[in-house]
Amino acid sequence: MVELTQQVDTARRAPLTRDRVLRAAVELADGTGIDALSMRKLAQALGVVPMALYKHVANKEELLDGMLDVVVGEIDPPAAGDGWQPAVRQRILSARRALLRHPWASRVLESRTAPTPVVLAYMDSMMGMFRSGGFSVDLTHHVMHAMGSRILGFSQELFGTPAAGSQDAAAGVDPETARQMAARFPYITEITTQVAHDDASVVGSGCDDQFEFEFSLDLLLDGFERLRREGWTSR
Amino acid sequence: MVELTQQVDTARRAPLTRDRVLRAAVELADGTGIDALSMRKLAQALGVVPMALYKHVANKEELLDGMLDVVVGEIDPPAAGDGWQPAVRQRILSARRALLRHPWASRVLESRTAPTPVVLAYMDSMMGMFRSGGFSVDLTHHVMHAMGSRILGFSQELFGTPAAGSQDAAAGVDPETARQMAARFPYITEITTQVAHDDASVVGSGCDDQFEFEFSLDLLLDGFERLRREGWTSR
DNA sequence: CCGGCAGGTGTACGGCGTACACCTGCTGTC
DNA sequence: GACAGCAGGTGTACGCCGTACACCTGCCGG
Repeated sequence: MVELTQQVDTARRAPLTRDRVLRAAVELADGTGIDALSMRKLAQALGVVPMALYKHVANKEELLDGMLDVVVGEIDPPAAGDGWQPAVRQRILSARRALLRHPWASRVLESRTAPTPVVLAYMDSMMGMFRSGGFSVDLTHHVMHAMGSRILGFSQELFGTPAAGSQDAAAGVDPETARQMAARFPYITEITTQVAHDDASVVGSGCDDQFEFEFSLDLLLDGFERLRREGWTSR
Repeated sequence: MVELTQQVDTARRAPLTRDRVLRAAVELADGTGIDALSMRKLAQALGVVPMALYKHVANKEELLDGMLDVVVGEIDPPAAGDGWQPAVRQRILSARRALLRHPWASRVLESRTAPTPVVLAYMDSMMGMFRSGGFSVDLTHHVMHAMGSRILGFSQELFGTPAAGSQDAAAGVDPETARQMAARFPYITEITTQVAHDDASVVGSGCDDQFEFEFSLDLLLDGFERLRREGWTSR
């Protein structure tokens, strides 16, 4: 009875919880981009006055931290069996999938100054994969540094997507500009023309991001394995 | 005479130029951090009303782009002689020095969506170093992707400096918290304690950033060289 | 029954980027 | 020399932001 009353009273709107706030924030950021995510807009989406949010998150920073925790929570746990290398590879690609589902997450991640416990736990389990794969404490340490943001599935390339609305690199520029470009940046031109030729089928920017990611991931992992076999140490 | 008059009239304040604006912005960001850099504060530092800036930069985005150009302009040109590997290494470490002089630059760089011509020129000359070092167009392309932000001298590690004012990782936490940490994050604990033991001399966070950077840089460069010798191709 | 408190509200403040109208003093033209 | 034009600095104002603080309300344990 009491429960019923409560349900009816608050039925005009489901009660706010930290979890509901975070999920709504993730959804909003997914849909409209992280720049459009303000406390006010989020509150509006939840049918609530802005200040109500502050009963569930201390401030916007903590909101962002919580959103990242949601994303990191979507990453698969380590796979059993296999060697360390396929297991690490697989998990990082899972992280990448999560990050691709929430394109704002990498930028937010970069802006954070301290990791949350959830992120720490992820890093810790990642280190565990190396350790139990036969890596020394020393090597594991440096290997984690070398992975950098790749450990979380994004590659921190400079200037990722050229922002919606801009022209196709190849198609959009007039011939004169193209000629000037070619003169000033011969090597860039060389590469872009070859790439454009190679994948006439693909519509996008011309670079296969997934390929690039796996290319450098494997380059690193192979390098790690080599060092491990050699018993590398920083002395 | 005319010149003299001009000097006197405007002597109350040196005339604003795009260059003066950019340099002042860099200086301000160096001194007070990028977050404290607003159009209003910058104008104040220049003894000018905020809107005056807009006669020299279109908007804040363009201001930031210009500031980055200043930083990238500080990077040494490619060294002649040597093989490709020492030359690339040397140049990237020069970029790193520039970025370290302006700690805000990497964060701003990450936030940019399109490169400026100055940055493009830098990238282009970097590609040139690989090409003339015997790399195929194909391999150069992927190698540039693999370098990611390292090409500009920063490593995009997650959670860099733990923000001024926070405690030393080792010294600041009470024993109880430390015990809980150790239980929840065994591998992190394992590494941090070993690091803390190794460099009892160093006061900082415990990680030698320069070492980590060069470690992964060389790992990548060695990998590149191996692929080049093997005549690697993406097919 | 009632005191407290968790959770939602309303108002307000200071800061931000920047649009727009304005003013002012130098410059090139006749 | 007169004057039009214009580059560059000013002032005001708008709409957004995060969030401090006081308030209200309705449920819950004693």
